[in-house]
Amino acid sequence: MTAPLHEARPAGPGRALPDTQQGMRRRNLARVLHAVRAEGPLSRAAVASRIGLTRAAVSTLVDELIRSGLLEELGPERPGRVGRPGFALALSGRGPAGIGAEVGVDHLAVCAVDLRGTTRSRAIRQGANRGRSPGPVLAELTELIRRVVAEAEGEGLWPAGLAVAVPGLVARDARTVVRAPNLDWHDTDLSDFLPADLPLTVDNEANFGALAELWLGEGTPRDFLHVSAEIGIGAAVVVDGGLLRGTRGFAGELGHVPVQPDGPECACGGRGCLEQYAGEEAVLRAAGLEPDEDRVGLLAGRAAEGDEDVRRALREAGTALGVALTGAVNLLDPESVVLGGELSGLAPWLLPSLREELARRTAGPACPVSVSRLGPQGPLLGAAHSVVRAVLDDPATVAERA
Amino acid sequence: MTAPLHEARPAGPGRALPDTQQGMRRRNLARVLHAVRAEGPLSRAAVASRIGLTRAAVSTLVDELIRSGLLEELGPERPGRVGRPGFALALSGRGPAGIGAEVGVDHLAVCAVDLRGTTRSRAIRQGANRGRSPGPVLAELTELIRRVVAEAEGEGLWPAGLAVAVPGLVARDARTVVRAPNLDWHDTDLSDFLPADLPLTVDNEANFGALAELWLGEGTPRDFLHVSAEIGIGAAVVVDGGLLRGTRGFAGELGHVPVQPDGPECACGGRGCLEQYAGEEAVLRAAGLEPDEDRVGLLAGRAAEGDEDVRRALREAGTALGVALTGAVNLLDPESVVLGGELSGLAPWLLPSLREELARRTAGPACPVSVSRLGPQGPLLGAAHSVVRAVLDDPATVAERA
DNA sequence: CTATTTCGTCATGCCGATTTACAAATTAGT
DNA sequence: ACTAATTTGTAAATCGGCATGACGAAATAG
Repeated sequence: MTAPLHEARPAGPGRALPDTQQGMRRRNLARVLHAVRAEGPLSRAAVASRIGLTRAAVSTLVDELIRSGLLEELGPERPGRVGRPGFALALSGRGPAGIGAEVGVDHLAVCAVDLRGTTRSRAIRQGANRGRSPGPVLAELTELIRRVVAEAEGEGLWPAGLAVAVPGLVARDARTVVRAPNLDWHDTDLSDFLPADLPLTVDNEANFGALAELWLGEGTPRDFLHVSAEIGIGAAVVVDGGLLRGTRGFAGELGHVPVQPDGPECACGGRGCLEQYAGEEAVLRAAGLEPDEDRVGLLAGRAAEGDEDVRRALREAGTALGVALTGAVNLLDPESVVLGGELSGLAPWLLPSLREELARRTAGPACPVSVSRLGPQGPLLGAAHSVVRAVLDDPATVAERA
Repeated sequence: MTAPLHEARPAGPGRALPDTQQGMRRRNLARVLHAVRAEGPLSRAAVASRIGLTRAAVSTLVDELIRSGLLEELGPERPGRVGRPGFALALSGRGPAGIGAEVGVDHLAVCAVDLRGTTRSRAIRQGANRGRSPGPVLAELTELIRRVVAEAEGEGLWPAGLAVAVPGLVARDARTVVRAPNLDWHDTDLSDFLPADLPLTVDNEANFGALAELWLGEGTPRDFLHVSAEIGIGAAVVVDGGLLRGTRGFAGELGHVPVQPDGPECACGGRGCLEQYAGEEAVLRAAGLEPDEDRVGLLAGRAAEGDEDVRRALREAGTALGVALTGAVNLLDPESVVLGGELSGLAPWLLPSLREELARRTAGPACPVSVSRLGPQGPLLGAAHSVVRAVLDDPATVAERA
């Protein structure tokens, strides 16, 4: 009763499932896996002390996980310590694999990640998808998926699920793309176009990018704001190690936060939205450039060359981002803000003015802003890893198939 | 694997506690209590079917809860249905009580709420606290608390905890008031001044107001934004039925969201913060009024009389609120926005322009904005109920004392 | 007045973790 | 080299908690 009484999730009516022994078993299986994942190869005894169960209990859990093909016994440890050495346990490199896919504006990408987090297979196809209808694009994607799955199966893995990152808003059913302006897709149920034999999850590219940052980034906190951008500006809000999705799944629409209430009109009906100042099109226009295919690359190249118009445009975009982020930071009190996705390539020219604006508007120490180490790979990795995490979070569901 | 893979809280490394049978028992005790709370008097069989356990299991759980004084058997049901009638179970009216307290700018209030949610005792003391140091103010509050506790004990209740609502920022330790501008308190650990025999929780008045709305409001969703205001403008973000607190506990600082990036300077260092347009002082100034004690009452009175200056000032404040809320709604995608606390008294004059601004800036249907039925009582009720909820969420912790 | 239905409880069994005990494998000390 | 100490993994017995199935009790339906 000393801790705050109410955290983000009450124990009460939220969890409607009955609490039975099977549930306990399932949760403990997950805890064993997470302990092994988080702290490298571990003996049964080490796992037991980590998660607070007895060695005997862990033994039976480990047996089950080994039978399911989720854990592997590496061999005897060679310790400097006294006592009988244990057998090192590690996540299996031949068990289930997470298949991640990305529909970008000018590329398609697929990869397979094993339980250990290692990328075991990948495929990329360049080519503009802007304005193409979902059918052909997803047929190509399916082709890539089949290739990656086949390669993964060749290495002894089996696909546990497919997660697809798209540059647009996705409904909470995790299937339907409600609006993807860059692709010109609307209300499209992707499950109609993708392999039906794999459990499917579709999500926003920014959300997957944030998850990648959370899971793969070094020292990433459990509460942060992940800002990403293609044409629009997407953000993902991570609260206590999980995504905040919003009622309709549209949370994180940073692009339409008002930055200048009397500014230019926006397609959303508002005025002076962030997108009008820091969106890709706006920045290109402000820099006096024509949109071409690789917009971000173009901007980064010119900025690196010292093009003052481009640099000024990016500075101003950074300032606008700073204003919008001030609002977001005030509202959410995150531990940090991370710039990810395509945006990370422009960070050197955006960051100074962004940080300055944020600091100016903050009493006390400003919220730290950093750049994702993952860069444009974040969404794809996040997608693949989300499948892997789902397995780790509830091994019982996949154990049956193995 | 059909549902979205990752919700706000992963099952994985988040919960560090071992999952043992005792934990299962505790959670099931809570589920019984919540079922009875949510659906009125219920027989053991009805509870069993609600929560998915067997009648036998529920029987033993109920026995334990009755022995602990948390549940009561009301007597035999008189049903129209065939079959032996059950014994109606209800939350005890003579068990633990939640003590809620509120430190307002010009009043102190305390109340006791039983498990059923009924307020069983209350005490209020009017008097300006602005600028008074914490010692004397909290001594007075302690006096009120003692009185309320004594009265509750006279009715067979015993205090399970104390929750105090303050108009300011509270650290995540739920004890320390970091900054309360209206009181001029800074970095004050309230546990130094309050009865040590009661488990203490301190939180922002807006947060408790939001919880009251969540628990006591009719049809309140599990995801909403609760806007409250005294001098500053506080908001509380409710996500999936729980508060979003932020890393430092400062989430919801709507007052310093930039509304006009080039607007007047603010004490926070920024420019054009919402507080400059919709804060109490700003509105009074815009209306051409002098600050006096009952500021909100003054504004409401003048507006009701038809004072055009006041009405205009409130309209403009509503517009500014609309701009700030557009940002918040874009970021969080809540199901609704609720105006609560002192702000609810001014709602008739704020709402039209607020709604208009929000709708103008939103593509598609705008986020609905409503006014809290609880009004200024929200924070106090929320505080008291938070203690009650803590008991309902984990009856095992208090059962020992009973 | 009997058949039927539902409630609450008891005896029994199952499942899962704990406890206790023990053999195996290592290091430390003589 | 040999023993003592320590640690690991597993097996057997125990315990806690829920499920199952059966039963008496108390109501309604006919």
